[in-house]
Amino acid sequence: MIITRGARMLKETSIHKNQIILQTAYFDLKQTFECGQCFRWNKVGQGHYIGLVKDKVLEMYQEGQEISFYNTDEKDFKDIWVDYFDLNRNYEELIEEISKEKVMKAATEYGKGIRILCQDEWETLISFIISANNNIPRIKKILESFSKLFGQKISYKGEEYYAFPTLESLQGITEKDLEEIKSGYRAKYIIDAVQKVNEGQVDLYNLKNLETEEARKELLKIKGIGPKVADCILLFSMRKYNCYPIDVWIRKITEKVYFKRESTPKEIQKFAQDMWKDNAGFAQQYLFYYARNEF
DNA sequence: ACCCAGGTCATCA
DNA sequence: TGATGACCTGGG
Repeated sequence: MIITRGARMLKETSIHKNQIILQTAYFDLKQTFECGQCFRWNKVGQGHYIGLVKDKVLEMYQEGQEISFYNTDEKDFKDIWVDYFDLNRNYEELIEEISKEKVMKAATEYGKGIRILCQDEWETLISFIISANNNIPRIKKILESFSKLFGQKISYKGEEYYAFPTLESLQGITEKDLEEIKSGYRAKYIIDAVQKVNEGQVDLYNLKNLETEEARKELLKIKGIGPKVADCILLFSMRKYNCYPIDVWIRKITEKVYFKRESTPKEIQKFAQDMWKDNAGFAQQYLFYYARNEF
């Protein structure tokens, strides 16, 4: 059965009673889940992950080029997972296109199994507000307790999981309500985001239809969202692949490799646009993963 | 005790 | 516009 258009990407997809198997190159669970774009996937074993997406618990297992989906069905695969995992994109072609020189060649070779997920806008917005000046274990911890506090409970294999809190469920919350998640000074940013999105000052779910610059300007209205966080939201939840989020790592490696001198975020952004055009976001992810693990 | 973590905000020139 | 500190919290 052919579920997706990317025939070269998805060599074969087979449906079983409670397992969907995907035969594919250019998809590595470890690389995809541990490259810093998402925070609610947890490793439970070698090549084995459990994650929360929307109101679902998805369990995945990879052995070589074979990836199995558990606790889901064909309908959700077509309606949700193809989109979420960007399965219709030909990553072989993409990598070929952006690997214009030695370093990007090395980076794409190193992280060729990375896929940029298409995550929920609201969850991504809050996640990256929390990510600012923070470390990954603590970001995950905060998001976990935030979900436990306000999210819907889901049971799976005798364990309890919590979906990410919906906007509606957060209406009217105060800084005090957030004390127990220990998000520190970011609590007031979360409150501001809840208010501005709920009141429609920021039309979050329409931003993907705007030009990148327009959408970024809207996101910057929310306290706690600066250029870097805005670009992460645009890239990881709205398919704005021309974004090149600039954090300390990307700044360092871009300067070292391409500038060979100090530079400014503005210069780096222009460079990335000229170099990789609408694929700048992919280039950023490969570089980031490469830089963090190899430098 | 001190430093750092995928930045952002407030303040001041 | 552009530069400079402060900043919750928890782990090393």
